[in-house]
Amino acid sequence: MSDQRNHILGCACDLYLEDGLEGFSMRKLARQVGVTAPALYRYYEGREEVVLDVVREAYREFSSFLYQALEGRTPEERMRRAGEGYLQFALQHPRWYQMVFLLPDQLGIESFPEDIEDQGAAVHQFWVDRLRECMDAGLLKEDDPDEVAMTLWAHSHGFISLYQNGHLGVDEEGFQAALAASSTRMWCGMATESFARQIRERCCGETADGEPTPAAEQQREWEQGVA
Amino acid sequence: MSDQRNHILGCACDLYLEDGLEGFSMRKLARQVGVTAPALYRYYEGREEVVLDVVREAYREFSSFLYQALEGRTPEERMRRAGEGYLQFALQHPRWYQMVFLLPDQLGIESFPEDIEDQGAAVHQFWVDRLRECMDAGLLKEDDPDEVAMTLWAHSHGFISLYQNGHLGVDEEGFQAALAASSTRMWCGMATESFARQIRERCCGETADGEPTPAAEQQREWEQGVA
DNA sequence: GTCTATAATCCGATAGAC
DNA sequence: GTCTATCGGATTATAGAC
Repeated sequence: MSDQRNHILGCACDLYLEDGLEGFSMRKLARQVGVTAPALYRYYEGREEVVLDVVREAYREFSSFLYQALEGRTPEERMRRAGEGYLQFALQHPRWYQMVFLLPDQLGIESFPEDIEDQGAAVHQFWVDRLRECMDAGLLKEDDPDEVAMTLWAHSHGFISLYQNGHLGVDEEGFQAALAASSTRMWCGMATESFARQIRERCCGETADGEPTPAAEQQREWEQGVA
Repeated sequence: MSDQRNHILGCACDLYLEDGLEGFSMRKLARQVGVTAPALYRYYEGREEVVLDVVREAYREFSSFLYQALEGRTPEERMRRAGEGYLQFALQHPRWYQMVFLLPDQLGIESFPEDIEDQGAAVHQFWVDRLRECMDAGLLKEDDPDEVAMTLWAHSHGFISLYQNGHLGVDEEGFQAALAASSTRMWCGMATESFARQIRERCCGETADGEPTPAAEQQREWEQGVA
């Protein structure tokens, strides 16, 4: 029955999320399912087919985190929620985040089945849509959405993967703060002048105790300089 | 003799650069050296010791690419050459680039020996030095060098690792162009106003055939808007 | 459908002959 | 110093009994 196959897939996801891809063996999977290894071959042709089903689950989860952003009512709101969804997916499911960045050869296969390739293309299209509509709405400077997407993606992915691999030497709170500060700088560079002003007013305002932050002071000097 | 140990290390580097870390076994290494596996244990206590020597070679190469930047005669020139060195190291030695980002547990060990930790710390210090002197020279806005280093690092590493994993869908030329454009945007956000103007003049000039680039036109409009 | 048993490969590492 | 032979373990996958 497909019921047992579903149970196996669930265990396979648990196993991957626990031990990663190197520790993912049919024997361990069988132990987790509660049967012996050969029994798995009734439902799956081999290890490769199981892994590909796990990849599909990773994409499904990834997409659900991103596409909830479409509930936002303005281009700005959709973009904000998309970025937030991306970050939350990476933080809440680090192993699945790593999985959607795997290439076929890292799974020991020649190429992905077409349906998985399609999921990747859809995510890319989603981001291009977000950027395109922000440009049309006058929030971002007119530019090639593909190139801007690359910049945003590299910045976010770099931050996240350095953090996840322990190279930043900060805790999650420090990481979120650093990423937010860095993202603001980056958005200001790509935003139209009017939207950049909004961003700065929003982010570089005053601290809780009423003192202007050093960054905000500096920003003000800079704005006075160019005005 | 240490001569044979050196020969083994050379073969070990070749093997790692060819097959990566998963394909790195003592048996394969022995085949490459031209002896049988047990002979290796005359020179190395085990696989772990060999791998750590390969890591040391990776850091040695990495450092040599970075530290040549110290030959530059101004803070700006040293920074430019450091960035160029980082990029060239990543492009010319992708596997060694990956290796200097490995964590102990990805090598199956508890922690790195002290001398390797020291090499990592030295590289970080090198970058903080570059940023500190650019701020002192009035090229970059005064800021926490550690945080700015994080931003630069994340952006570059993100670009490079996405490119190396084939996720950008561009060739090396397109990659270098996209990275340069993206870096310029980022530098403008962190530079002092006078230096940012220099950067823009340098990068958003005219194309070879005398036509202003669309980006340059846009830049000009933007500058007129804020002036 | 599931089991036991097993084939065929890989691995790191060691003992002991030469 | 290098070899042969081997131990003890992992893995994917299959054959055949129940």
